[in-house]
Amino acid sequence: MPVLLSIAVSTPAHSTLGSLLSYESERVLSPGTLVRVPLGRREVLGVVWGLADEPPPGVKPVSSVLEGVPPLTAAWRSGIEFAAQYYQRGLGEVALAALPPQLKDLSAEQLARRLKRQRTETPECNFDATNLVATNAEQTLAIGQIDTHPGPHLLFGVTGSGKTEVYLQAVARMLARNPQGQALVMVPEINLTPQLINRFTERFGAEQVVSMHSGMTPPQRLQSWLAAHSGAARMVLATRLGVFASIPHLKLILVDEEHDPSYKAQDGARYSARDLAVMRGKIEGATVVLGSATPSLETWNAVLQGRYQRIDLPERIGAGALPTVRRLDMNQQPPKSVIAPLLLAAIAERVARGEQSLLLLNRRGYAPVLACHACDWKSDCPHCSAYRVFHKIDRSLRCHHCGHAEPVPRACPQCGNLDISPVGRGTEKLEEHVAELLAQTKRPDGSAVRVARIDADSTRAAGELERQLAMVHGQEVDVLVGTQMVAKGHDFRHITLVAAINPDGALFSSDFRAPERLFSLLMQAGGRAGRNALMSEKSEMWVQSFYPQHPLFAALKAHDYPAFAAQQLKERQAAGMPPYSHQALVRADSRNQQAAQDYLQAVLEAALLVPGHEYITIYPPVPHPVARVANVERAQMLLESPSRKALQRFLSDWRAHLHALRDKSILRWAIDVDPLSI
DNA sequence: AGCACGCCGACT
DNA sequence: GTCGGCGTGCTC
Repeated sequence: MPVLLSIAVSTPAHSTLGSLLSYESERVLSPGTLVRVPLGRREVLGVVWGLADEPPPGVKPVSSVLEGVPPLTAAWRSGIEFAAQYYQRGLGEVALAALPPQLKDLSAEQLARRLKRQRTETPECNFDATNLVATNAEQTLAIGQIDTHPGPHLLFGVTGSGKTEVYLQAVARMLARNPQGQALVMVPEINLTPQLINRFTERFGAEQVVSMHSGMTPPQRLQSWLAAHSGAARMVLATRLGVFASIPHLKLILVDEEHDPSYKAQDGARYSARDLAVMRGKIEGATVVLGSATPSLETWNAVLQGRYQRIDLPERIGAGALPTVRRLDMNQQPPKSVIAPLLLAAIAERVARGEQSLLLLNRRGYAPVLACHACDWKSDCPHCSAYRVFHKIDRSLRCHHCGHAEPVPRACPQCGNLDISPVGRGTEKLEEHVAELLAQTKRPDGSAVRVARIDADSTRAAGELERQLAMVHGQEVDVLVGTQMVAKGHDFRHITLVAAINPDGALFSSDFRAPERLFSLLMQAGGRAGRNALMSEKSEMWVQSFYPQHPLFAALKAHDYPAFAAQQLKERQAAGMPPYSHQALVRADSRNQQAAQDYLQAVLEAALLVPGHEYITIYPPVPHPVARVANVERAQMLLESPSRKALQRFLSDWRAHLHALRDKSILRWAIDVDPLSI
């Protein structure tokens, strides 16, 4: 007798269709079984979720069962259910997005062939447990804490304090206790953390570790997924998309650099992989460790409230003291100095000694805008409400939002005046400027100074980042100019000076998280300096600022993250901002700004019909900070509530109104729960 | 979102 | 006379 199954399929978010559809099957299939089912005129992948009771009219049979792939576990399904509910997305969408894309388009025969090639038995974990790297007292304590306490833990330690060794030994302990156990190791961006991956493969053997990230080819992703799903892989190293990889024997989850904004997805389901990792640990009974030198304020607050256990790693290992922080008062400098004379002298001194310096400027290109002196023309992007950035290297005007690029005009396109010039400066100009200023400076061998730049533009070509990093490591470069991307992950042994050229923007930004990001960036960048113990006592971090007395810089000088966090949390509490309130953002895209705002206004009014709306503050619709990108107008509306639960309940009831009120003038809408940038 | 059906302009 | 433009409508 045929049974009726409830099956999760990826139905579009804007359709009236639910995510769980009913299909007939000749035999009962256990929940978690992967199947292929007809949907409209095509056949799609589905996950059996359970039994259905009422047969809808015109119910169709399951087309096929993916043989040889064990069902997904109940814990995995709970995690998916939680994520779909919390981030206000379809269950099927979230479930299917967590599966490797290739699973969707392989035929049964192709899959059988892949499975045959796949290793299913667990290879011996061949690391030598008796020959572990020696740890200091704090590390030993940390490893013991992780091993015996369920967590979640915050592993709080500066760059160079030996977090990685704690991770490695925590995994080793877990495996010693549970030979079938598996660990999920999350990193913000896989290409920025090659050292971590190397450490894991060196310690445990490459055959024990699989990675999951968007840079992999579809066959590689399927292979990694199958290795994790079958239990053969002991460790899964993944970016945020790996947070819901199927890992049936998951016992330990490590989230490195947990404060990193990359963990928050910015399109599709806007989930936080870090937050989901914590929830997943709870569901699966796995220990969660969040690691950071500058935790997110959400995590820090959880520690203060006793929800997370704090583990300190206060000492730098194999590296000396943290760099001395020097604040340079830009009010005291000659007018229009880009680099203060004192800082320039310090850089020149380093060049002469054969040491390296790193200059940070968070702006790509030569100048952020080109302007005409005769009329009011500026290099606007025709498709976006933003300026196009002047790139001198190929004499182009490029929009950093939509990618639109054009050669620089000879004369002002508006009045024909020839006198158009760059305003402000980016990394290209800083690189040029530094090279000019240091033209007379010689390296110890008498050769000329070498200045290089690392940013998204200089590393666009494949292998270019690695090539440039190798040049820095090989000391072929004396002064390195770059954006925040150089501050992340790379371990520069010979850098003894790091300077933030113009960090003031973040102090008074309308984005309340800007100071948090700046502090983290500067701490991380400072950690780049003096990792070589022999040079550490003379390593310095310079900060150029018109507000040198700002508490953020004072905390930075003292290397005192807790003081910075305390001050920030006080401000957040006074202003009723996260983590003291919970936010969601509704975004709407349209060809017309007014239509987008009208739609949001209509859903705002509909909110009054939703029970529990009195616990929610809804702010009026406003244009997105960059209102137009690629000719699409964007508007948004902020919701706030002191209660996460109330906000959750409200959003899931309100969602139906968002569907119903949408018309064809609205290209798309989305709810962003716990948005990172507003 | 796909992927159909459906009804009007330039091609062999 | 057809190939194909993308408007609208449905998917257990």
